[in-house]
Amino acid sequence: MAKIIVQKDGSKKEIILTHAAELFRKKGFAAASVRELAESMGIEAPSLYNHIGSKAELLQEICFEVATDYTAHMDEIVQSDFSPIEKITDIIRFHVRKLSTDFDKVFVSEHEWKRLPQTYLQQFLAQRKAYEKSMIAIVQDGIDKKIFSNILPSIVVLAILSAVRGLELRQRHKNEFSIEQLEDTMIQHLLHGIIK
Amino acid sequence: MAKIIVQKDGSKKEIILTHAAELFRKKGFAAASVRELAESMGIEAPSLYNHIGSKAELLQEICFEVATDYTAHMDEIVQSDFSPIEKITDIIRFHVRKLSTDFDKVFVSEHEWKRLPQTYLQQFLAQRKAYEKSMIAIVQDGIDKKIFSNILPSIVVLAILSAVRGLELRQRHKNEFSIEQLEDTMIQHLLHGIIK
DNA sequence: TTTACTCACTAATAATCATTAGTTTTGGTG
DNA sequence: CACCAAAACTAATGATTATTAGTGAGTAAA
Repeated sequence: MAKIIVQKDGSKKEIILTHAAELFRKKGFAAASVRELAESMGIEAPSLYNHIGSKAELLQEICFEVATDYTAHMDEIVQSDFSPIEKITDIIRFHVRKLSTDFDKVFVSEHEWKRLPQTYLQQFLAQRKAYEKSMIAIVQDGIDKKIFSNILPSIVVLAILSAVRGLELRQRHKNEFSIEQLEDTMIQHLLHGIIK
Repeated sequence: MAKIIVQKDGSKKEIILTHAAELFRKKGFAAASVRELAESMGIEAPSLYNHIGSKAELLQEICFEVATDYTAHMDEIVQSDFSPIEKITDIIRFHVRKLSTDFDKVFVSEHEWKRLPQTYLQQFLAQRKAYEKSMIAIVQDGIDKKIFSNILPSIVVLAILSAVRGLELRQRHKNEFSIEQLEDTMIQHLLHGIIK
């Protein structure tokens, strides 16, 4: 009943979240057990409840930490006076870099958000939808300014976001290409296409 | 006593697979229970075992049915005398259409293959890798023939496949755009980019 | 030393899981 | 109608799950 509140420092919680993200990525949220998570940190499962409220809470914190990062970046971009091309370029670079630095958490946020409890799920989806909406507005602006071709903005945004997220598969061959190579190739492709 | 309803064109196993695909998509393989699957067909859980070997077997059959379809199509493309542009175009169209017609199965194959038992997992990954390899060869051919820009083929293939797969998210607004619109927009974008 | 607090432990609970065994019902065919 | 196989049922098993309760070891300040 009485749950121990984590101190303001939060470093211990952060360690748990890191371990949780890795486990959830490998096994999936549903198949990952609290016992296994505890074991990965050298303690027993019930001991973990001195630091966390529930298993679901961990997922929620991972998903919203990632979502908040993306949203914050998008806010910056929207308020900037970059051109549509620069804005899209910046978004792509941010995604590639974020995926490289916070791989487990981004992966979990991307794959397991469906398992969020009802109330948080709605909030998550709202945040996500707002993000896409902002990006669609950027593409539409580019079309209006005759910079971009006149194609369906919502589909274009979906394609760009999906393409960038797909890089997570490339994690396997992490050292094959540098982050800069990944960024540049994605930008080249998604902005200019592949036909000469 | 409830019974599984069999329609003319589909066998009993096929009906089970259809229901399983939908359930696995909605809840994820690990979180989906056999009881729930049985219930969706109006029977008790143990009764299902008159028709299936195990829960894992269902996942395996879904994943390999999809993988085999994609592989078969790739074989056709490779043996054709289409140009690289035509080949890539055809592949994109096939993906979009396959996703539209077999949404649940494609989704499950894409998201839950990690939960396949060891031996099948290796086979699945091998098939997938071979598919990507064929597609990379097509892009490389286009580069060699000076049709495509000189960019990293493996990243391009990853981007295209990810972008196309990402359309599954669009399922929500199924009726917003026609399949043709989806195909054409994706092809336009992924081949020619978005910059005028 | 006393006090208070953190955090680990063991033990237990109640639920749910996939699956097996054994039995009964059903629908079709002779 | 009688028979048989397909396919449904109930009941049970054993494993695993997240989580709670209650306890004690360690630590730091008073």
